[in-house]
Amino acid sequence: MKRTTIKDVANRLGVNPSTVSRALKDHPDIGLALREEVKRVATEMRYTPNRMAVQLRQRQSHLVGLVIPEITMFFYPSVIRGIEEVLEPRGYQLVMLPSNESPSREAQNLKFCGENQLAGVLISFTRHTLPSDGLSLLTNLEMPVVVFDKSLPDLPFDSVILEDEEAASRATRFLIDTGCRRIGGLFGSPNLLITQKRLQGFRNALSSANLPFVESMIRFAGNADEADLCVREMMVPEDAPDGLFMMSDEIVMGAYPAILRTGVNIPADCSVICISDGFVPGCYYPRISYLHHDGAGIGREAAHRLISLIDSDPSVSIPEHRMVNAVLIELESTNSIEKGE
Amino acid sequence: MKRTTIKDVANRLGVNPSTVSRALKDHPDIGLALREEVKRVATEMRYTPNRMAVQLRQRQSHLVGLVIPEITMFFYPSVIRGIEEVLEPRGYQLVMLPSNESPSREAQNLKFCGENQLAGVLISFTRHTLPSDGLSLLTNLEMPVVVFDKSLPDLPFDSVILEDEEAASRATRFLIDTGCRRIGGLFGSPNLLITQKRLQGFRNALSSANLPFVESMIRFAGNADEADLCVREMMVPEDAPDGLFMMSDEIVMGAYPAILRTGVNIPADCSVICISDGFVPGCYYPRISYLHHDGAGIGREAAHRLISLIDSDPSVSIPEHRMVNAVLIELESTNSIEKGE
DNA sequence: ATGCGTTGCACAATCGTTTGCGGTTGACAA
DNA sequence: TTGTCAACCGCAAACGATTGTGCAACGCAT
Repeated sequence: MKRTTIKDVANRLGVNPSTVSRALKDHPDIGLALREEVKRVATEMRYTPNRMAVQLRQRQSHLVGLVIPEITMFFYPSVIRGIEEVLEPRGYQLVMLPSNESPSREAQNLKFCGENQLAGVLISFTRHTLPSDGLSLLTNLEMPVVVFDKSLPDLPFDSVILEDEEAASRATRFLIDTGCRRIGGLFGSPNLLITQKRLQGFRNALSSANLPFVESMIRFAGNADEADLCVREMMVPEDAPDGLFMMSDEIVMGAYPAILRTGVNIPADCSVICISDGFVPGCYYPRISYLHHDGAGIGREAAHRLISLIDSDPSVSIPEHRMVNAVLIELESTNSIEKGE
Repeated sequence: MKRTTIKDVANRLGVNPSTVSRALKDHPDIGLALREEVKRVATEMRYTPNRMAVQLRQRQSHLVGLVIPEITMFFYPSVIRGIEEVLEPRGYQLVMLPSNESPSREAQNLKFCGENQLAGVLISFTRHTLPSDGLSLLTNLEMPVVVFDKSLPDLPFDSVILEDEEAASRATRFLIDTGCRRIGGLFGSPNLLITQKRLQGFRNALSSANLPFVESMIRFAGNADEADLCVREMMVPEDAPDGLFMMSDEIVMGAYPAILRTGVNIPADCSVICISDGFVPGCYYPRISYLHHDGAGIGREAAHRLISLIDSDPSVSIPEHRMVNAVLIELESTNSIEKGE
């Protein structure tokens, strides 16, 4: 029950394998009549080229590595959809390489990509990866790579990220504009660059509005459970915020029910806003306005960029840093204009 | 900047490539001294075998295809984690092959697996795949395959699924036991086998308790938005249910906020329960008791089975159908014992 | 010294394609 | 008739590894 190879087809037709190979790719050297005949027989014999052989010969695998810190239900599924959308029609396949938030595993994954000459790599770093380590990893890689979302500072590689600072700033300003004056912030892992940038945006918005930045009004939560805790700490009778910025879906899913549980009324007592991929905010009542963090869009962008890197001369390309902008989606119900008037 | 091949190493040592190959895998034919020397030089020269060449030679790719209907935020991320957990240590890599709920794309994906002789395939079918089509697809595949979660009836292939009927039945019984008498059900796509089985379990529980099955008390929703609609239809003043079974996380995220929006009080007016992977139920307030649909567990099981299929003689294995059982996780707050007493 | 069995390595074929080059036809112009 | 040039196709060498077989050298018993 062996697969039919190009030789089988050649033998059947009494021609040379090379002829079959050329005929199938419409090489002009092969006569038109024979070309058609070859194709006919090939499909009849259900011939399909052996990918491993092809890859060995052309030194290219048409596989793209996706190195992500962890395969969570947030963000990455959308990213993958976006990536697939552009990769699939071009014949590339995606290989999952989750790092489980471990830098060593991440290094392993990258090594895998290098050793197996994948066509390229899409990477989002773990929260524990040191900038210097990330730099050297990618430098040693010597293959097309684009970093997305969880990037590191000053990386001389192509990247696609959200305009984090701006998004956070806009979100915070939105709270301010709807009358909030004591604004709290719930952030993710503090070592993440995106956390730092979103925090910066948050602070900027406050200071632009001449509101004080109060250290005790912000909290960092590594996951939903921690967000729950943070909320319980924040929502103390006297000092509770009248507006809350949450930097991600995961934070929301931990914090939102916690807010409700403390008896705080949304939006009467406290307005909320978040940065989100878009699904989660609609799954709460009242619904949550958000700055759209378009996962699929980022995935598409990153994949596009990677493809063009693969197709181009690696030596001449200079790194491009793309910022995807976030648009405000107002769901109205978690914010009340009247507050504070 | 070429990679160092086995020949380079061989030349450097003045030996034959075959010797290097054997030395590196501790073949007894090679003298101990030389063996060590080869290894030393190999690592020194940063030699790493070319995977494509190896694969071509051994006719095995160490790649496993993951064919899923769609990469959603529900369930599949956990499944992938489970799969990775067992695949990665064994040197297999996962290739993503989302079908986007399209049977033709699914067929393409499966064809891809066949043509590129992946080591094996893990598949969950789209909601539109006809049982006969699925059967013929897998039959033509001629390679190790295990079906998980979204299976089809009477498939002569290995499968790992949740004990859907039993889980739904237990969930419903739980509602009954806590005093509910007018129990509604929110289900997913009706063409899915798992939907049918969960519906069956739901009905069984009702009839065991001598409660009538009312057609108008159940609804099918393809996604969260539809679930939202269904709830609005169901929660009419007079005929509203006093207990609601929801068959999945996605349904919950659409339905739960909808219930709240209708003003219905949980659990005072209506108890709820669902089948879930575990994260979502904790992200609502009040929290939702659920039957645990262990995605990671199913992923691990499926991967294990696939590995053993790959390692075993394909002709002698007889299909095994594994049922993962669901355990009840009581979160207490969405159900009140006192109701109806 | 002869025969035999190990040990330790080299040779060459092989996996299935692709591709540079060379060679055979035939037409057609000189 | 000879030379030229296309048009077509075959030959064989790659790509980088693995593996069955062959064979020299050596030890040891006879």
